[in-house]
Amino acid sequence: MHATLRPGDPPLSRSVEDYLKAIYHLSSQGGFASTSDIAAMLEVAPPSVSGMVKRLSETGLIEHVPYRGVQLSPQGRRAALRMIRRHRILELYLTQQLDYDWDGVHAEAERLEHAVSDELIERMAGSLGQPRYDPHGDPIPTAAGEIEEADLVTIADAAVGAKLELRQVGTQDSARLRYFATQGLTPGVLLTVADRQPFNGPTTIALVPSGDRRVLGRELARLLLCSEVPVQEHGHADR
Amino acid sequence: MHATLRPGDPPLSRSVEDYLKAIYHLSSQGGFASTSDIAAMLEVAPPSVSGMVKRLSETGLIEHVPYRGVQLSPQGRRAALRMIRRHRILELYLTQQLDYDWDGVHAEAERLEHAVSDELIERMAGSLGQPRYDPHGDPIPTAAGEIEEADLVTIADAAVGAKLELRQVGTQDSARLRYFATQGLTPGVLLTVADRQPFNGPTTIALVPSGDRRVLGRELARLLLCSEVPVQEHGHADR
DNA sequence: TCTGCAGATTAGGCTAATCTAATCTGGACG
DNA sequence: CGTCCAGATTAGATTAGCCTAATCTGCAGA
Ligand SMILES: [Mn+2]
Ligand SMILES: [Mn+2]
Ligand SMILES: [Mn+2]
Ligand SMILES: [Mn+2]
Repeated sequence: MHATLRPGDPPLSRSVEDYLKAIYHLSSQGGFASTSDIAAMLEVAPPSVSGMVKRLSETGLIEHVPYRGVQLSPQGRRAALRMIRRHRILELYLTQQLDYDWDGVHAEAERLEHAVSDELIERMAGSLGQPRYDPHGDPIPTAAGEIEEADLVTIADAAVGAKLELRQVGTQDSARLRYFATQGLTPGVLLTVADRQPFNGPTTIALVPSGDRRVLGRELARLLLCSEVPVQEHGHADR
Repeated sequence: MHATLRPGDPPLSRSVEDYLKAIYHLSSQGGFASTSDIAAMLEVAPPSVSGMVKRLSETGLIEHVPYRGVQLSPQGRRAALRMIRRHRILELYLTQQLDYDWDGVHAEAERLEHAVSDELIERMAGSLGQPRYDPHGDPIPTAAGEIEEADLVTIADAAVGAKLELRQVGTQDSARLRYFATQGLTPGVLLTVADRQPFNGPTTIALVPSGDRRVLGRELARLLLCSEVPVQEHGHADR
């Protein structure tokens, strides 16, 4: 009964859908997404963004403050979350049911997300058991448009000595994803922060329970998003 | 090593892919596909077809004889068969793995066929066991671009007394497909032609082995494509 | 052979989405 | 307080696809 996208509305184009997703990602932390950031994310020229921004604000999907940036309207946010749900369910389906590696699914989902029906997405979600996270640990929005907001720390920021659970891998870059996989750094892994060198130096972590160590430069450490695990013997994590 | 589509070529647009498929289907029997038949099949206006025909013949995908029609070039035929392979594998995958009914898969495949990668299609084909027929009995072209050409008779044309195997259902119309399903008329079924009334009257068939009878008007009888089964006791059909 | 017309094409126009080149502007900084 | 410039926007062009209205043409029938 909530006022989602009316079925009568003309469907959004592939471009529009990708713009809305980009704006969602860029404005999820701070307030506004800038023209040049959108342009960089979508690999188009800045004037193309200005043109699209005009159309999107005319149709009420975004708010535009000239020379400052854009934000999603409630309607635009719903549309963006719908695309993100599709994208993440597709990624998970490809890895779980069709034996894709986690570094290959993004490109495929990027195209399919625009072509699948809601029906197909819900069937996939059903056959996956209504999953909550995609292969990279990103939360899957519900069909109703809710998304989990976890506050996570990167391994680059976590305190030395902290015990962490790796939750999300914040990149779609194939080479980096493959490297993380070889290092056993995938969502769900437990670890402790053993050391950090000064002046933006590398962080050393120890995997739990194996105790294996990994040394991560700042670039990679910033991509690994973790939740803190209370350090208590024989305790149960509450998730 | 066969001279298929070079990877360097710019990818074909969704429209172009649908035009090539339409031309393939329309010219598969006779020689030329007419402008108005293409327009009807794609639900566009005839001048839109004339415009596309010009572009397609400039890029060498079709041959155009003005005021007569178009035919696929070898390159266009390869592209069309590639799309048909995608379409039919998608249809089968949706029915087999995601519990779609055979009357719902066409619309979904019509969009997805343009968005999937070759990689994904081959993974689906692999998980289906390299299938040869789609849910409607239509042959699936090979990845190399070969397609089975069976010569089939419609139930409207078959001789009274003939023993037949139902092979293909020549429609994508949901209502008709659902009706056929309720009547047990799906590919693989054996039947004999029991009677045909004159003046384009209905054909009565008997299902084998149940003996159940069905009476089919000419419109529906023409949609059911069959191969003849040699009438011999205890014999094995050679397929 | 001539005529008419169904079907094909051309003419002209529109929208979405992109680009490059030119211009504008908000805010940082001297 | 004024300048400057990175970043944003406007101006103008292009391409693919689609449309309607006007025109053309092959061929069937008189
Ligand atoms: Mn996309
Ligand atoms: Mn992901
Ligand atoms: Mn299609
Ligand atoms: Mn089919």
